[in-house]
Amino acid sequence: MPELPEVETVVRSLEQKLSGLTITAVDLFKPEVIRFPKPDQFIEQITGKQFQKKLGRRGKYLLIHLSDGLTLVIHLRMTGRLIYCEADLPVEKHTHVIFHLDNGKHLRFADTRRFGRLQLAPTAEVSALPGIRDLGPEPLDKEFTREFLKKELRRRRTRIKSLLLDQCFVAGLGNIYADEALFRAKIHPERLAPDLTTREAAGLHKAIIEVIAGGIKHRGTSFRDYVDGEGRAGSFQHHLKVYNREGLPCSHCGRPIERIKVAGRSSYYCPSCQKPK
DNA sequence: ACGTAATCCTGGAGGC
DNA sequence: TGCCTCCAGGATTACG
Repeated sequence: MPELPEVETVVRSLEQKLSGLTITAVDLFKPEVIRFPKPDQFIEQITGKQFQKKLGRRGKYLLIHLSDGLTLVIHLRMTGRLIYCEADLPVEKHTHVIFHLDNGKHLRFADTRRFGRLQLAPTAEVSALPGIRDLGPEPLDKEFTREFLKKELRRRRTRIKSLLLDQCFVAGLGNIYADEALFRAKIHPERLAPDLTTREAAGLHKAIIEVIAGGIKHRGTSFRDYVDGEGRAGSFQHHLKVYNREGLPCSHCGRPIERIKVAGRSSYYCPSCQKPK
């Protein structure tokens, strides 16, 4: 599932490939994946546009900056893939959009579960878009401080796992990195946010930064569908301590990892290292 | 204002 | 082997 490290890896893998290329045509097989504007308008507006030198990212949103002050905003959700490839590569199942490029290659959007969305917006208005407007700080930015985290924990009466998944709290964490951060901080997912001690908050702050940085360093977690912009898998799945490891021994104490539901989401944790308190 | 639950969608897993 | 049911999961919406 593309979370911050996966989206960042896609950005980095596509940036140098797309820079300076122009979109010559668009095949739109599934119009419903376009969030805005209407499909025919989308095609009309994006055709002929040139990719800028830099791509961007905000939380889990991929920002593809184009000429004439336009930005293509993409959210991959669960199974979305954005692949730069040769035009003669067989079109994989669930390919919903193909951008034809002026070097003869393709940029393809494929998404098995069709949750992902593409949206075209003026670059200047991207930060005000619904979904982006209310995002919390980037976990690797300096504004995501220990003090900020502690203050938010006190303000929000909810379970810590739910809070970590709330993009308005901090942007980019999903189920995998949230569970991994909680394990590294030795905090049970059902603990109430305001109940965390200052020491625990500091540990969680450090753990969030470490797992996100680790995910980026290993080019993302290829648990099932995820690959980068060139179709390559990441390797952070080899460094996961709890996620998808139900019944397997904890790397720290050897006790079996357990799975519970928190706010409707699977949560993997070590019952020994992460006490409910 | 806040929090939780249903919703979308398909492939894979598990039951029998 | 095959059919059926269930489930994963991010963000939006709908509801309490």
